[in-house]
Amino acid sequence: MLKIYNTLTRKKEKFVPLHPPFVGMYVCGPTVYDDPHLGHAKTYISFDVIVRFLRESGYHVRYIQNITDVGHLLGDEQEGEDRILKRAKIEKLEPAEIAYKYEVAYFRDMDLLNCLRPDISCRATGHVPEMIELVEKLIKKGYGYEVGGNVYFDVSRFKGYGKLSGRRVEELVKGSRVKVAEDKRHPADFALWKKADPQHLMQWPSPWGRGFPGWHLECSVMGMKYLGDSIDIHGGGLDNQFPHHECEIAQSEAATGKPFVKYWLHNNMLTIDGQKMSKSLGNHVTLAELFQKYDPMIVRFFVLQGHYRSPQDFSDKALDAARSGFERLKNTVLGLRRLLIDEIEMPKQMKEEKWNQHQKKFYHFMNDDFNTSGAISVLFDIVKDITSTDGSGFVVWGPNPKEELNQANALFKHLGEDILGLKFEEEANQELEDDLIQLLIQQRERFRKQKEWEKADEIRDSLEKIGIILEDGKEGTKYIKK
RNA sequence: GGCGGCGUAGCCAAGAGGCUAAGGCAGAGGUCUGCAAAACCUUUAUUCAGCGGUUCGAAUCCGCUCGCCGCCUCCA
Repeated sequence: MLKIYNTLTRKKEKFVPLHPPFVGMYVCGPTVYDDPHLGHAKTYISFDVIVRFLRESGYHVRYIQNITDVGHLLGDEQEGEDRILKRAKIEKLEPAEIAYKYEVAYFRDMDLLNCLRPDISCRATGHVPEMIELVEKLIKKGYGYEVGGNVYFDVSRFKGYGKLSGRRVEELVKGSRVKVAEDKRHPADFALWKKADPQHLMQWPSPWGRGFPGWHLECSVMGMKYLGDSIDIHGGGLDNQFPHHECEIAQSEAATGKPFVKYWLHNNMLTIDGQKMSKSLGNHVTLAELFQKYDPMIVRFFVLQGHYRSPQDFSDKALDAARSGFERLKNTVLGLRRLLIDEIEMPKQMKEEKWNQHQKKFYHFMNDDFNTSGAISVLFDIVKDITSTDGSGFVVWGPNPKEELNQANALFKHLGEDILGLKFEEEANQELEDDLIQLLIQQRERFRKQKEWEKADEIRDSLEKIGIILEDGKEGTKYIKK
């Protein structure tokens, strides 16, 4: 039985979808105005594993992610500037070019991290008519009011405002550090529609004149359009809990009178030296940068070693540790697969109770609010089972070693690859490369037999320089790729 | 100022009332080896920031103290 921590109730709850076996899941996507960074990796890897696990558990998941290509302001809301517009000016491109450029970069990096594409990736600019409809509906119902081309949501009319983030409207006002737009009725009211200056690069006609949609509108509109008025799961970064998600709830529930989201999931932030990574602090690491040094699977493994609701601290040391750990895991799986000629097939029934236990334990961890850290420990339990020796260098097997290897392989495939989304594959062109390396190994073997160590070592050192590490063992020489 | 969270070995990180406090990395010793690397074996927290309290029993619940962080402005 799957349990999920729901931010709305601050409790772990049994997961019961609105319309089983279907699950609607909406995750706040990126604002596409800059290169994707490590923080994106943590968030979208976490939700990717959640989607994968729900699917492996038998649910039919529709996974929606938005692309924010308009509407988020920078700084003070009156003089503030849209981030995409700002970037467009810097790069001297159309806003749409900026958005598309960074959307491409986003999916490029997410693909490398082996995050499944959402079933629908929807752009805010493609849903402006629906947003206007929602604003009109809110005005009609008395939740929205127009002042000179701006439309605001009247927070005082919606009594549930603050239920997600635990805030109260009175306190919001007191603690506010931001200058408040003067035309609002209440300082906590938020914009549904903003009037645009004539020279504003992104604007649309509306019943209130030319303008652009408010910050939070897109997620309400697209979530409800593709998943219905009530959504099973809505996820996003913790930094979106307030005000973004709070406002989404207010808008949506005011409009429909129905609960907007059943389970709110928030993943915690990635920190660098204990501080949140953010562009304004200048400590952000882009994924493209990081991938030069670390394979994307190492980054994925690193993220999965933590829990999605815990903050995770990044450092080279931590990533190096993740690399060593992941490589041991990967090399074990690859070594195992070299031994097996058979196609990987999930055995219908686990013959050995031992292998069955691993799977149970893995599911137990994952069912407990997606404890990927625990789940990974099970992968290492399996590694131990197939590599442990009795002390004299021999692996301890049951009566049918081949069957056991098959079982282990099936588990690595199902648990490691299908659910956690780790890839243990070697790159293409493997065969030719393998043949060539084998040739060199044979060559070196001859030198070794003749005890011409210098020549033998020369081959080994040269190979090491191009990332091929040789290891001499009882059954001949093996190699691994760094 | 308001709201929320965190503090577990050298590092990363699970665990949320009761079997010996997961797992990874690093370290130490050993096996193997021409040397090396890898792999394997053994080992590494009488204790969970500190102090009190509740309880038969607390990393886990409550209170206080200290330290750190997030949100309250766009952010994953």
